[in-house]
Amino acid sequence: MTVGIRHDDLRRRNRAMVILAVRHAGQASRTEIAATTALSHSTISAISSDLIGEGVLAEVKGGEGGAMKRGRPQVAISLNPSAASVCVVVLSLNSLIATVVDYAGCSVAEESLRLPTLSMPRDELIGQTVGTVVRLIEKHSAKAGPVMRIILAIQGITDSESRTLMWSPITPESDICFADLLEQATGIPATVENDCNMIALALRSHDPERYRNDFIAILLSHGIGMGMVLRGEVFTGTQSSGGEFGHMIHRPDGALCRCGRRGCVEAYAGNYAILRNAEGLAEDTPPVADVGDGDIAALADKARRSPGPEREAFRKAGEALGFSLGSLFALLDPAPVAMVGHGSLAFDLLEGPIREAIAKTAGGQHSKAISFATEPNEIPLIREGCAIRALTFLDEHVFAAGMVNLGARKNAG
Amino acid sequence: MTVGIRHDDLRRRNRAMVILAVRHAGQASRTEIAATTALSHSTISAISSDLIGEGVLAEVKGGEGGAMKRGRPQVAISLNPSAASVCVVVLSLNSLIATVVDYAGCSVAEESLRLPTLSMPRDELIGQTVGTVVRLIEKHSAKAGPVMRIILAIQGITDSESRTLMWSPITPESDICFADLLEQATGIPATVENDCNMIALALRSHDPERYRNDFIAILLSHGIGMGMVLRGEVFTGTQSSGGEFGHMIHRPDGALCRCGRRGCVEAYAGNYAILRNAEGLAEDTPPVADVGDGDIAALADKARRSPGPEREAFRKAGEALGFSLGSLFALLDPAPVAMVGHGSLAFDLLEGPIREAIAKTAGGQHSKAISFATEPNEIPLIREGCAIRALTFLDEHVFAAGMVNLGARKNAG
DNA sequence: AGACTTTTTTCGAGCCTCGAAAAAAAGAAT
DNA sequence: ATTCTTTTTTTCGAGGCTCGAAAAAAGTCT
Repeated sequence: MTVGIRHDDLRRRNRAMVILAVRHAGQASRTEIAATTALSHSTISAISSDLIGEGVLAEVKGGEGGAMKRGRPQVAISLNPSAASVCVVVLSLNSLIATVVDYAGCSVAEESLRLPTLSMPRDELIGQTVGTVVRLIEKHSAKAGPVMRIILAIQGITDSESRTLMWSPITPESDICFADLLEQATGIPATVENDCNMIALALRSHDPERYRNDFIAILLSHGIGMGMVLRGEVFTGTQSSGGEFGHMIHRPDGALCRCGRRGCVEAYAGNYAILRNAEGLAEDTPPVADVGDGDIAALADKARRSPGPEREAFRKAGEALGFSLGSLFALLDPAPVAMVGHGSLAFDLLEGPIREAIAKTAGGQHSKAISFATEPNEIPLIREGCAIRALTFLDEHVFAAGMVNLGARKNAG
Repeated sequence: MTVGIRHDDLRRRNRAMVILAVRHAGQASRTEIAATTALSHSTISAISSDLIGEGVLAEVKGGEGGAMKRGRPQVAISLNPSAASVCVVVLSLNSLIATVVDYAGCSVAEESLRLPTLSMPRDELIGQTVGTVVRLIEKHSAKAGPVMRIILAIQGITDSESRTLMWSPITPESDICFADLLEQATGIPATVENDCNMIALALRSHDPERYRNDFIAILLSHGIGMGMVLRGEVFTGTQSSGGEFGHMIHRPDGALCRCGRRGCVEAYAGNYAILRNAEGLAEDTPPVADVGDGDIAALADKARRSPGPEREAFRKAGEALGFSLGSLFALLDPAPVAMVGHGSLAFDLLEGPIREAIAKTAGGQHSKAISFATEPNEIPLIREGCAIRALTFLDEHVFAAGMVNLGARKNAG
């Protein structure tokens, strides 16, 4: 913050800008890059020819015969897919999916596994995860650029350094430093990220018009997760991954939550809570371990057909979400909201109660401005967000610095 | 974000770094500046002699005969007090205080006024405010550097551009664009800021050890305000000044709040709410307009002496604060908290219930890590925060750019 | 084929920061 | 008093970076 800018930082930052401009655009001519970065054509020319020389970027050969304008045609520049690759690991309830993604963002290899995460002993969970990654990387080391980064996304709380899984609902084990474990096994830098934060990244890259600098993504599932972008950055807490929207207090000393506390939003809006209410059980009935997506779909169908305890259960869930969103908005102001995950398929049942509750809050002043979108399938979003995170890291911290000699591996795409 | 760094930005930024380093340190030698900015001695030498030549900084002549070490003595550089000045206006309930502060941060002139803000018509409130500022600036135009910025702090909600007072509890009027009004009357750029945000800035400059990059300040008064620093920046909402902690929902459909809604934190912890509960009135009793500080002090005394409705009222206030802090911390993680304002004199009555409630929340996981401090007198903090805000703006946007020719006005301090 | 248009590269100028060396300004030693 | 030592500050040349203008390149249009 009080640190000055050195002369050599300049080039590094501008190189990063060029790479990021190309990544965002998919492909872009030098002129377009100059426009988006506000740098001069000469600078862009110098930087891009450096980056092409280093094998980070590549000129697109087969000019897409699109409507030819007059004048010298622009030559598009794209990311060189074989400049590097990253390994994305999504660990969720009973499932492990590992993917190798090339530098341009395309999946080139995948390995998936079903495994009983809730009942596995610690060593086996670790062993399976690390083993799958090692196998995948070995198998595909030839196909794409070298894997330069591993990123693991998981439901739960990670430390603020993105190295340790502090707590997760998918396993009774806690404080697993997956980053260290993966790095030791592979020699490749690794990080651990919260799944909802990755969802937020993916949403932004999907629809930058809607999800720009400030928005939130809420994962409706067995529990309630949240990823939040503030001021253009994924927000993480100072101690942990933060964003524990599901454990804001909806009703002090209220319904029993999976976390052992009372009155959390999740204790009204999580799958287990909806089920508990629909079955007319007391609020302090211990949460069941897991509720299938099918069960919730069935409840939602019942609720749509006729009034009754099912509809009331969804109403309570919406009310909890609405009041808590209202509190969040009072603190941080309105922003677009994405409802993600299987639970969002019942959003038609939730929206009314949500809007009703939010209108009763200070955050609801602008309630017309609050718009919701739904994204039922979270897994692809998580994977995509991870890829963006890891690749952007390479852009900014590896290739922008120009420390890597890519040698002969040029323009294999 | 995607914008590259131009060559001329470099100097501007590094100049800003030097100025800020001097402002933070009060006074510093070139060597010390080089150390804190991580720039080379040659660069610092060049920049600082420029800035001294421009009259922004000044060498301190009377070397303070402190323990003389061996070697060439360091020559301290400080801000030149007469480089510029700013006008700070604090508008609060029934009171208006305007101050001219020199570039080094010292008050050089002040004018204060009592006025019935709650009952004044719009034009008179505006007239008095603008008039006081104009008078003060005219009267003291000779004494210090020219007033280059006006900053007005007020309880309430401002727009995100810091130009308009959208709503305030101190007046029934709303949507007053003080920035335009002040600029038209004086020709000097003006901004409008939320009082609690300014408090946060002042706290950081007072105790940078404790209040560093992430903390919150809660103003306990007739209403409940909050200023929050996240990632080293004062956090403001995307639409408004944000940080409406007092209007997070503590109990859905609960006690009647001054804002007309139900169940807000303020409806339990604001002065009027404590009074209402202490008097055993129903929760939907309309809030009284204003409660004197003395009344609350008397209630607190009673509560300290013996159990009864007064103590219970403070307990409810603490409970509301605790649960809501817990929710806030669940979202944004623990951080030091400052309880500011007259209400913090009763913090001894609040702390127990606050900690009890917070321990029941997810944000309270680290509840031992949550530390509270109290600052009973908010007005000086507001003033100081404003001065810092306005002066820092000059540092970064006026003097760093070197656009101002200070001419003969050199080193008058 | 030549004119025109647009993109890209080249080239020199002007800044900026840096490291090393020199100069300056004291106290300490003789 | 004069000469070392030590530390701070300035000076100076080297190396980079970005920029604007001009030149070169690579097409379409007539």
